[in-house]
Amino acid sequence: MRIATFNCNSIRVRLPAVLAWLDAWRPDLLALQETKTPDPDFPRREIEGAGWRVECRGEKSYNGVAVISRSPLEEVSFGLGDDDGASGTRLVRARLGDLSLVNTYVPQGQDLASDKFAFKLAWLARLKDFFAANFDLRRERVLWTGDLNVAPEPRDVYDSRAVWPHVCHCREVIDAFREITGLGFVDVFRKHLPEADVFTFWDYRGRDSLAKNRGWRIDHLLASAPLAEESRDCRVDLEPRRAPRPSDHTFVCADFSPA
DNA sequence: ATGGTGGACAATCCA
Repeated sequence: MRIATFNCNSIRVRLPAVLAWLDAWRPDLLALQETKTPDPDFPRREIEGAGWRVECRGEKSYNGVAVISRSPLEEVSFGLGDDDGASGTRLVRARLGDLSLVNTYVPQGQDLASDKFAFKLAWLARLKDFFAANFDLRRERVLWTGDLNVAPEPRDVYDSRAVWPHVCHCREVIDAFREITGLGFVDVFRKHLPEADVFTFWDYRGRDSLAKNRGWRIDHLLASAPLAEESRDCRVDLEPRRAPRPSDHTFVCADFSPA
């Protein structure tokens, strides 16, 4: 079972890269964030024409999540369920066999002093309630993935001291993140890649941030214990960095199989 | 160094 996540920063711009990657890696599930596309404009026909299933919910310009799969998904739903659908373009939940997937685009937060940062912390608290209410992480196979906009440890940022405190790397957001992982999530990436300086995002705005490896690890694959026991590998796929129109995020890929 | 670049969309918002 191959599962990956990718903040595509516009599915319409990144469609060629996504199609090429799907053809090369043949995942069972691909979680996308920041599709930035209303559903009628999502390039569904192109993806389905290549043999994949698409579940998506987007809006104009901002946000948007999708799941691409080889087999049909069951029990697909959008949003946290506590806000009349306003969070529907930031969270998609689905089931494939006995695996539950939760793909989130966590609010970035903009600035520590902004209302958006308070919204981010509240959103993470609501997400904790969502997991607590919907899953038994000790028993079920659950994967929480997506652009979580949290770099939880110093080794998850190119220079922790230089950026601290940042909306993605500060005490409040790390505590909110740990509240959720404390429910019973294992960091699949760190299980397989303990070394520092392996990142999933390099800010477009930094001068040569890619060349200087001034990166962040904010795209995650977090598995409940029963699922984490089945993880065999996790890797970052640098392909989007080399695409004709480079992305600032990478694919993050994991492989699961029962013992 | 409060910039820088990219995406969506048409003057700025967001990351």
